[in-house]
Amino acid sequence: MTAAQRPTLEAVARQAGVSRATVSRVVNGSTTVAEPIQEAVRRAVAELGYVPNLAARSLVTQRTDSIALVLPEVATRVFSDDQVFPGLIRGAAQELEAADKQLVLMLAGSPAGHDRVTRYTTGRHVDGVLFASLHGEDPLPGRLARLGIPVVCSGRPLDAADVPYIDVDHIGGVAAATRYLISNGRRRIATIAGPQDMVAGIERLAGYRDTVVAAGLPQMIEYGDFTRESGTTAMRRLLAAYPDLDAVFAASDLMAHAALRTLHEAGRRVPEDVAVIGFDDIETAAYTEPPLTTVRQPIVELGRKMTRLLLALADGAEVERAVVLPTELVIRQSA
Amino acid sequence: MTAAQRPTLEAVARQAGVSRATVSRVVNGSTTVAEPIQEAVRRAVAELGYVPNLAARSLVTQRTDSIALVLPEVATRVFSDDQVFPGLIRGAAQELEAADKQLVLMLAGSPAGHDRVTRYTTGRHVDGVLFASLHGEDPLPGRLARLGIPVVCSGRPLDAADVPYIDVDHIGGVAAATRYLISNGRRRIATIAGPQDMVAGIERLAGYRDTVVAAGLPQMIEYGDFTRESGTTAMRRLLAAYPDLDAVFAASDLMAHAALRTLHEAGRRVPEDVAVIGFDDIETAAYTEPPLTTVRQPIVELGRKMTRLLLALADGAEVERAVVLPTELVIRQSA
DNA sequence: TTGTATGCGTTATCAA
DNA sequence: TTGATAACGCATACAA
Repeated sequence: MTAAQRPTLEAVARQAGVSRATVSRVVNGSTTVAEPIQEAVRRAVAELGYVPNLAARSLVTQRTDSIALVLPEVATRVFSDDQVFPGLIRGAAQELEAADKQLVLMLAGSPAGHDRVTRYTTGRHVDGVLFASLHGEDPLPGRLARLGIPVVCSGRPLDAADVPYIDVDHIGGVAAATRYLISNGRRRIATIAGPQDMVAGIERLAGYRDTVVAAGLPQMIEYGDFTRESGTTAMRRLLAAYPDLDAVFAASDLMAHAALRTLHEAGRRVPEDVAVIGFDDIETAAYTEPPLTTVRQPIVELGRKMTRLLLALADGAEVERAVVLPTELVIRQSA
Repeated sequence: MTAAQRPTLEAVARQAGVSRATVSRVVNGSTTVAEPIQEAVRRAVAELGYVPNLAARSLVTQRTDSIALVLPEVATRVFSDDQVFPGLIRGAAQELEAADKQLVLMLAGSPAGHDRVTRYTTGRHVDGVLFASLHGEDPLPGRLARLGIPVVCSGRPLDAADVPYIDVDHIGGVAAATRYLISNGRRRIATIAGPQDMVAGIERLAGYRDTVVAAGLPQMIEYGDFTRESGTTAMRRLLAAYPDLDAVFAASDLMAHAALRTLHEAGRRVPEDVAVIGFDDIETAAYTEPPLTTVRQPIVELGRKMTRLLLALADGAEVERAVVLPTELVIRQSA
């Protein structure tokens, strides 16, 4: 069962009795072709089941009509049940569908994966690259940008590369959440911080710190990596170190969810004994026990905006170098 | 800021003082090149920062080293907080990374999207296509297969196309769950079924039906579409129609989660008054209140297996036409 | 308005 | 072992 020989422009041209150039024009919607000829070409295309070979096309047009979304995380992490990556993908997919372009998903958790991404993107197999969730000072975005490849990051690149980025207002959102806790009379507010090699982790911690310090309250910090397991561990440590804490801000909803459960197991009532606030507003947040008060970040909108920016960049337009999207405190019952 | 002219084989050849053919050989790891020449070529490649143009390569090799994963769902549905698609993507990504191939993600919820997928895949821009979560009798997999394009589906294609597929043992898993409920003394067992235009929905309902009928118990059925909202609605209807039900099998964990909450709001205790079992075993299942008893399906493994099958197919190997992966009842506290 | 001719950057065939 | 040279399938400048 070998693949039937795919018809080429040449074949269609013969069948329609015209030149390849004319067929090409019709296929690409040129208006300078006489109607009867267009008709004949279209019939030939249909009869032969002709479909343009995209590799050949992109070889001459220098465009591929596809863009890469690079997630520098091992596959296992990316799709645990964190809604952040899926949300980003969803936003990007929506925008790209509208632009009739393809999404190439690249996971780059390992050094080998990192190499693959480098080869693929510099190999001009995509018209642009979206980066999400960068760890540490990844040099790749800057490198690609210098090669003239359109690049947009989610979150300010930590290596200060001159790459356009979009982020959400972590600090403002966390500060609002913390102030809300304070205004409700909480005085011993702990935090489960995120990883400190990511902007999101760093800034959410800063938002907490700034606010408790300004209020003259103590800092009580444990670190996690945004996952539920890390949230459980951190909450236990917090409870051991500060038995009298009366509120917890967790830097992700997943960690907040774990904290809820851990507090429950420790016999603390939420929100009576301990108030809990998360960050993200994933769908599950409305279904936790009790429903989670959290800082909503417009993650799908972030994905869409990144993509629009990238497409504009690929079109040669001038774009903003930094866009910050607002966050919003969503009050439910855990605080 | 225009893109620096990318160096081509030609440029490298000039720099190294050899022919294009030789450079090509070195780049592709041919062993028939003298060591000193290899060395010279490699140096030139490094100096110029040469990276092969993938479009040109795939034009001649007829391979693209990328495969498509087609999700015939609107973007909004695919990444709600269902862990099924992410799990599939994760499994596929793992296998493809090992094979050094790229994953092109294609959402095809709209007719226009469906067209895009058709054009893209028949345009030979991918070496093979993975289909997931097919609705109704989608003709695309069969069509591609007839065009000689390697195709693998998750779930038996409803149009009976002769396409290799992998599925999990829905019926066996649901039957085990239902029997478990019966063995625990439940006699009025309802179900929140999935959409009946999908194999997963159809077979999970069959598993329930067969078992309750065999046990001489009544059928109590409401339909959802695997989402939480639909689960809430269905559970309310069930409660209204059968106030004395003592167990619910929901065809997805998301619907089960919604059922848990709806039952709680209705004043029913789980599992004392009503036992609840879900299907999927998403991560959240362990964190519901009470933790959810559910039928685990090896979703990541499914993604991996599909991909391996596809790669084998693309290699021209003979492969199994149907593979069924086992499911497993995970007992927690909701039943 | 249509056709001819050329080039896009590789790999593969065939001589040398 | 290496080098010419011919595809690969398409878009486009230019000529007609």
